[in-house]
Amino acid sequence: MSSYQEILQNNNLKATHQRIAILEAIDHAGHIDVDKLFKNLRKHFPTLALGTMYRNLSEMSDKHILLEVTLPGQKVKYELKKEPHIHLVCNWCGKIEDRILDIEDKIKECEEENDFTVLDSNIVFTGLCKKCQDQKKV
Amino acid sequence: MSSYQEILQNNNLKATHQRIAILEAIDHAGHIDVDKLFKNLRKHFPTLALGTMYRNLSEMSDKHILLEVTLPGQKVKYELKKEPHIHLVCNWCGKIEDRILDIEDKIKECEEENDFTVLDSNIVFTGLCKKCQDQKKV
DNA sequence: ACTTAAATAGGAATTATTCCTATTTAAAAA
DNA sequence: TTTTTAAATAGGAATAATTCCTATTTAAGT
Repeated sequence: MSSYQEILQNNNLKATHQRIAILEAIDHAGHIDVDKLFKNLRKHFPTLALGTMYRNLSEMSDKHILLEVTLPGQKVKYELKKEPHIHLVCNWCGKIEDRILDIEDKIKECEEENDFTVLDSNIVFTGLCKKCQDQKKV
Repeated sequence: MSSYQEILQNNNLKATHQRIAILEAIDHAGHIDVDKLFKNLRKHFPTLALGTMYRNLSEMSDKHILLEVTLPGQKVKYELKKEPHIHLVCNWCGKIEDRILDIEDKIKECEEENDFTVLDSNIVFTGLCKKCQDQKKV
């Protein structure tokens, strides 16, 4: 369990207030896009520059501290990189949930059949979450 | 096997030269982003407007004629919607390949464990294609 | 051919992202 | 603790991406 400060320093990045605030805000939100993030941070950090946001989101993604979550027709969202997981996205309420799903067998299958070395995977299932299933029944 | 004209008309879209050219170009390229598509089409279609491109890519995606392929750190790419498939993306040469992979069991598993109704899936494996594996050995 | 609703071209307006540089700051050294 | 310095930031300009507007054109039904 390492602090944001440690995470940054382990990646040769100075632990600036701005970076720590960005990581805190992303961790708190779960998945968040540039605009929402910027508006949230500005409240407590009025001088934060948009360029600083873009630069840091990009740097921290390059260093695998953050992960970009891309969904068709939506702005890129950022999340803290933790254990590998898939995303469940509700078409109705838009909520994004993280779930663990073991897909080692599928990766093996894919590698053997295609002469392809899989290094990473990105899986999104879209559909209806519990709450929205229930509401649509009513 | 239906023509572009039929596909468009079945979706209540007029079969304009522009739309047919866009579909042809995407089909030919496999996966292509707005800029490359526009530059290609302009060669044979000098009056094509960028707004027309954006409008049509968006409309045809809404109608599920096209599919947006989103990969972190890259521009959105478009492909013709055909049978469901996953994407293999080579980290080294960037090539995107389509592959069939049966994941019904994983979807079932995910639905049962999470009270989530899966309607669609989007799977990307990134790694090294055959050609690039070989080249890195040398 | 005629009609008409839909689509386009072209460009303006808006939004998103990157770039530039003087100033500030984190953190290592003294 | 102060000093030093390379790295990072703020602020704004520049560029790129996308959407919007409207007069004109066109697909396709009559």
